[in-house]
Amino acid sequence: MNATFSALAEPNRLQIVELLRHRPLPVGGIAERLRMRQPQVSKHLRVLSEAGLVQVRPVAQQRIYGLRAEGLKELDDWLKPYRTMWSDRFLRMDEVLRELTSQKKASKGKKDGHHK
Amino acid sequence: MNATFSALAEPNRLQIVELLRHRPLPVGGIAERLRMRQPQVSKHLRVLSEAGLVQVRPVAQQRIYGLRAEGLKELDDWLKPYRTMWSDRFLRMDEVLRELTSQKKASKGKKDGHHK
DNA sequence: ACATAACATGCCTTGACAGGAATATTCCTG
DNA sequence: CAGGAATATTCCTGTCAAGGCATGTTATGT
Repeated sequence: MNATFSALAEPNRLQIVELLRHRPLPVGGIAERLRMRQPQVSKHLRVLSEAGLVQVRPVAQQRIYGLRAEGLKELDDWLKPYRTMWSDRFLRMDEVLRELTSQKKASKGKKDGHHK
Repeated sequence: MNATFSALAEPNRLQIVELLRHRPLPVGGIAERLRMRQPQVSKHLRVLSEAGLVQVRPVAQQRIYGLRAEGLKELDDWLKPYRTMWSDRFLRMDEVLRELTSQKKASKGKKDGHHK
């Protein structure tokens, strides 16, 4: 999961992913449209590939890179637990505030005395 | 958007987010549970905050950090366009294969001649 | 087999960033 | 106001990763 975020953290890599969203492309095609040099593109694709975000398919001497559904689905799955945050009520921050009053089993046993 | 990925790319930062998913916590609480030193936690929280992933709420001399729905929703929105990939058919990689045959306006006009 | 196209790799240099330790800041309490 | 708790900030150092450039690799066509 961490590899996924690391991979997408690089601006150029993120661009590549967004570019491949439309259609798969050969390395040269990517370099051309993103104004990058071929070697760097290859390197980035390597990282994206190891993160499971893209997949290759050799055609003659070119390699067609395309997005890999599985990889992006993982990201989507990771987000699931959080999704309730904006669909659900909210983060009940207050509930915790009182737990804080005691913080570290009551400093000196003064103020209010609560249990648990 | 890039800031979001960069922020989550750091292992400890990702852990912090996952920890705050359960409940908001003060800096010390985070440091304690993740076995990290307070200064580093503060730094990470700073990054997460600038990425809009967490929000603070001062309580006495402690700062309660909690997730920020807006931030995570952005990530969710970013994913939307890709979501069709695994729910929809697939990435029609083949469709492109033939576009490749011509690649660069037909090298020498040989092989098969297709339109569009 | 040779020339060439399309990529992948390796090496080097430079810049960004995370951890460590010390210090500054803020806020509460007596 | 002094003392201390909870955080934030600063400075320093080591590491890792990205770009540039040259070169290796594989596949194609003649």
